[in-house]
Amino acid sequence: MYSFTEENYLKNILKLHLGGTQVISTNVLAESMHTKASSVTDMIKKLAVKKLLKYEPYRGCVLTNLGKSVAVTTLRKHRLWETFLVNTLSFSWDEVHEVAEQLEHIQSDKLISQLDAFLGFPTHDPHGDPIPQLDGKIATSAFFTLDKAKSQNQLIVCGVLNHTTDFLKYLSKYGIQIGSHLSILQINAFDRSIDLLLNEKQQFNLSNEVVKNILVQFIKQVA
Amino acid sequence: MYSFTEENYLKNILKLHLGGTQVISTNVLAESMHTKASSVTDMIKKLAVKKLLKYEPYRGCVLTNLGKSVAVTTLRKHRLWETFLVNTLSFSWDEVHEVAEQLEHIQSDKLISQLDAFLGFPTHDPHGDPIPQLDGKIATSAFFTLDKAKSQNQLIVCGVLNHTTDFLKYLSKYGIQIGSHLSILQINAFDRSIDLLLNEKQQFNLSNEVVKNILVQFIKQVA
DNA sequence: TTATTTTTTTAGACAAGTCTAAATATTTTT
DNA sequence: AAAAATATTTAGACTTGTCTAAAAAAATAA
Repeated sequence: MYSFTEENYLKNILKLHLGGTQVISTNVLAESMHTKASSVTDMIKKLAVKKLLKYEPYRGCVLTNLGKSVAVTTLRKHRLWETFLVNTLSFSWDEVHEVAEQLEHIQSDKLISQLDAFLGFPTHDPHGDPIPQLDGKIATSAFFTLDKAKSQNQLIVCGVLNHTTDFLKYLSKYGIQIGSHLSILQINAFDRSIDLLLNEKQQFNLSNEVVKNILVQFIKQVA
Repeated sequence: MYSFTEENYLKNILKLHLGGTQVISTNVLAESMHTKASSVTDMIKKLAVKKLLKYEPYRGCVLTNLGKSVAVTTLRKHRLWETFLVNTLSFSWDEVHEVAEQLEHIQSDKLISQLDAFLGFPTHDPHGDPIPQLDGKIATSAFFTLDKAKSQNQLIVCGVLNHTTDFLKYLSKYGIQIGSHLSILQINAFDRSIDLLLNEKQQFNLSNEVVKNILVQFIKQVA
């Protein structure tokens, strides 16, 4: 159907759209694809011919509905595979990305629907990102970043914004993972760092840079 | 490491070796790869430079130990994925081949070792073919083809030699699958077809052409 | 052992995707 | 609004893997 490369371009454009950018510039896309601007120009011309995106020279590109649906499917596959790797094959959440980057391109509708069923129709992947559903809908999470929290808040870790191995390893070192409980002890105005209590046990300080990349929600009072 | 295409060439050469051919000719390999002889010549030259096989112009090629180990690893991955698809994701044995052809190229040692463990370290795939072990050893099965059977034999189906969807569907239609019990009622000399009883219930006749492609072993008397 | 057929290789071309370097647009600064 | 800086595109080249058509080698037949 579509090549690995085409799917990767579309997926990256979708991510930039989801990040709030309407029109994607060549340079931004080149950065996101770890390639050169000239390569991007070549490729988006081809994708435009295939009606996967709209492209105006020197202006940038926007996914069409067709392109969006391909990209969303790829994202769905990526996140289902990440869930499989962590839940079924005992990978840690910082090991799954590269492998899922490969698995997301396997072509088989049955494979994905059976995998979805096997995993129990999960709604979020191990990083807390929503898994697009078959109809293309992507849940907008009720999560917010930890830097928005207030003193005394009781929170639960739901995901991260920075998916680099370095960052995930850093969190692992402190024992922070999906489902960890955080109590905000104090917010330090001078550097916006946060003092907190992890799982009612360990107490430590996280820098604003770290805190901006941790997604949380309020602990639900399951009465 | 090695490209999809390189892995596919190596895997096909290995299969031909396992089929009993010492030196693989260009035309035979082209047939097996569904490509043209000129493409094969190009590729085996490249593989020879990489020390994956030995090649003598006009004479054919033979895998080196290095090439063999790459090929065996690919075959191991293929058969583990087929096992996963059938055992875990409820695919039928005639649906798995194409998908496994894709999955076998995913690069991740951890993925394969975890998958192997998750599946319980299987020794044979759903078609009855042995799964190469980590050390590269491939069990030589004690199975034989049904056309070697004698009248009165009590047999159990262990695999097939013909892996085409058509053939597997044909067997499914009769209800023949891995583990089916067969009692040989009569061998018809004139066309070498066999009358048999399936699972002590259904009685029917299979042509020699079909019978030659079914692997069986004697029913073990688990006292 | 020469002639014919078959197999294999070479030569040259093509498609996908990438790159560097140069040219052209666009945006920002002055 | 012109000059400078930045962003984008074009031109031409390279790699991987494929193909067709023609040439060369090997096997087979006469």
